[in-house]
Amino acid sequence: MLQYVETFCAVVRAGSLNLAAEHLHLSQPAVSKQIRAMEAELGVQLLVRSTRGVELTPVGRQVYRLARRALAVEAGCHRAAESWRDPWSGRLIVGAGLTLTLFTLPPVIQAFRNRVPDVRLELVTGDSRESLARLLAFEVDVALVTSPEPHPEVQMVPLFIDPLVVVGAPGSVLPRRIGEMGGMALIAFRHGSGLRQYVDQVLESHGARPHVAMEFDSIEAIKTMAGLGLGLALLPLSAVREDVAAARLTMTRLPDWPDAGRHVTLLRRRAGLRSGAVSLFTAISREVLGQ
Amino acid sequence: MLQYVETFCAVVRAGSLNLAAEHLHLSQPAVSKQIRAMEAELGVQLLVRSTRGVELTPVGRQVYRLARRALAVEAGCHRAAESWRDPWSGRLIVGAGLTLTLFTLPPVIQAFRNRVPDVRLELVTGDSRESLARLLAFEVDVALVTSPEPHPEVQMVPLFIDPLVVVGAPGSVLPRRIGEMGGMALIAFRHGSGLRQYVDQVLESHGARPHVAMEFDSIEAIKTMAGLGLGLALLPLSAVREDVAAARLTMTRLPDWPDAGRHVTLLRRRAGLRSGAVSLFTAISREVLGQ
DNA sequence: CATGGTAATAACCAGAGGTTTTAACCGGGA
DNA sequence: TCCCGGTTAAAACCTCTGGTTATTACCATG
Repeated sequence: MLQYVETFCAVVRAGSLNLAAEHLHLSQPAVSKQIRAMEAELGVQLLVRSTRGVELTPVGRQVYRLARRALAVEAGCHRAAESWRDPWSGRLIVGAGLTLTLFTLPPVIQAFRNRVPDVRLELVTGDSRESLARLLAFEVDVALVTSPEPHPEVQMVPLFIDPLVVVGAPGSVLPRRIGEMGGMALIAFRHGSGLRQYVDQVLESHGARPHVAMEFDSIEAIKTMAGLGLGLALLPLSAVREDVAAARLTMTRLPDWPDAGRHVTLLRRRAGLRSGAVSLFTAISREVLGQ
Repeated sequence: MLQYVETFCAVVRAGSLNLAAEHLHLSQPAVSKQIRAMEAELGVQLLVRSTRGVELTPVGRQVYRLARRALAVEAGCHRAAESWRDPWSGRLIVGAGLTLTLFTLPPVIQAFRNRVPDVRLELVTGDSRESLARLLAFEVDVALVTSPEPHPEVQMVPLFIDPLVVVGAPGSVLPRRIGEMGGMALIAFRHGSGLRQYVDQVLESHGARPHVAMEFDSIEAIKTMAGLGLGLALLPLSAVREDVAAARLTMTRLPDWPDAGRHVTLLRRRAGLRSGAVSLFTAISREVLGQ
């Protein structure tokens, strides 16, 4: 029963039968019975009950992951049907990285909300890899990513290239070539982010080995520090355009690295698994973000 | 309701409510009511009824794909629980290509059935790409593939390298280098198969452009034709070992192409989504197929 | 135009899954 | 030590979902 699965997931999230019952607008014994019925059906114990709530058993953890998937598929099914009945209403869940969410998505969202006001738009942040996984698991309907890996079930729609630029405090000296960045203080993303990997790789291939003075997770932090003259930063143009216009930062592009940039791409499932609102979102994205 | 989903899938497969009801051991009105309830819940028409059964509407087709996924996840959940309760019983579904199924899997299956006789083993054939998709969709628990693409949710276990050899009829002249194959008649797989792509690519990179005299889908057909002297064939060693030993074919390996071979790899989901019997199967595979 | 197939409707019934009430359990503090 | 606040479990009961059978309506076809 799918209902069991839903209840089970709610219990795991809540950490107690009582709390889950409240969230589900059910009584506590109802939840208790459902969980026991599910355990009986599967023949394994899913939760260890204690006086301070419940905890997952190892099997329970496995089942929980599967259960979440099943629920995601079911929710995706509802969204698809809703969107088919009327593409101009329903829900649409968009996945995107933090940078794209902050600097690329807003105009798209605005245009979408103007043109399709009855579609509830939801956002889920996560890097490219996570977004792809969510797309395949029906947790999101469409994803905006950079550096996408092709996947047979996913269709890629290239939107535009967001060039990487070097920014610093107003009046500071900016490099004219990649080589000149050697030894300069760099304010970078924390190791592991997609953008950081890309930057590292390109700098290395040009022999430049700048000193990474600071690492942050947040673009805002990087921009603030760069604006204070504490170092240079390599950021997507979209993230610094306003600051440069307002003279809070200066920027330059590196002529010997002309193709520096993030290929912003929209991902959606292949036709048979796509909901109607996705087409609208795709069209509006292409329109707003140019080609 | 998950039950609706199951009924719906049965109806789609059967093509009629009556037949589906029979398969499900239900009465026809029960099935009818469930479908109508499902349509009401989703707010869309899933099937067009006619006097000769039912057909999917376009939305229905979408929902059907999603429904199949949900069912696969649910079945995977049952298998996982079954296997956890006792890894030495339950079900295990293996995906593999046709060639691997015929020439590599049999000893593994035999060993597995000897050592773990209470686990019901099921096979699903399909190429590497399909097997990977099935693994992720919980339609299979473990897959044997060649030329795997890495995927974050999948763990790869390399098993062995199945070398590619050139075979011909007994007594026929075999090439000693790749270059010598130019102009020779080749009996190959039909265009599109993974092995054919690999062979084409390597031959091309060596400038050899053999004449593809015949194309088949079946290894048996290729071997038969090669045994009749109608041309040479590039096949995995495992597929021709017995025929060479029985002198139905002769073979040679090409010294200027020493790494020719298919990297046979076992794929399984990451730990959290893996069932217990998979570990047993992995261990036995490594043992039987060597390292 | 009857016939054999289809799906839909009506009336009815069993049981899954909900409720409330009550009990049992356990850890922490007075 | 003994209660108190929190937990889950059990019992008794009720509601309504989802099943049944019997019947009807429809449509292609011989």
